Amino acid sequence: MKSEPDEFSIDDLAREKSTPWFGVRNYQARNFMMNDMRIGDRVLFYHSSCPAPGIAGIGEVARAAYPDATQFDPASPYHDAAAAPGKPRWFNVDVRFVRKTRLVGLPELRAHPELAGMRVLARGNRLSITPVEPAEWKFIARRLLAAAATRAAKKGK
DNA sequence: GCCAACGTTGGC
DNA sequence: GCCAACGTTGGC
Repeated sequence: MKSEPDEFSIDDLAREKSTPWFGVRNYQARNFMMNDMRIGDRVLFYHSSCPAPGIAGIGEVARAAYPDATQFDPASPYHDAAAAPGKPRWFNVDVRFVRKTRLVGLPELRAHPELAGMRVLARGNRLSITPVEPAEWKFIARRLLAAAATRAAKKGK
């Protein structure tokens, strides 16, 4: 799940513990939340549109998709005049903070052939929410994150 | 700030 | 239903 750190960073999530992932106004991204994300599913928190884009932490789905409240709020930049409380168009899940990770930058992600198929890395991808395949998740967790954590722990001793 | 890529809108 | 115009995303 992408977020612009100027708007909402992994540190913001750490502070708030849990947040509704409001503001998604793309049907594909919405459908991922509605159809494919379940309570307890883990999420890669990705910083986008910033000097160092990449994975910055891990979150977890804390609540399944429900209508995004901002679509009904005329004062919100995410207001949608075509939506009404009885006829919501947009939905969001709640995401809970799990942990911060080291920044796994975009160039690093692109350097691994194992991750070449990642949807978020696809040419021209603009979706703010994309699925992560089990093998991709395992590679990132075990090879990119766990290794760094082990090194850091050794260094700290 | 530029630009490629893509989704949405709206005229026809 | 087509498609041009437009707006947005997001890396660089």
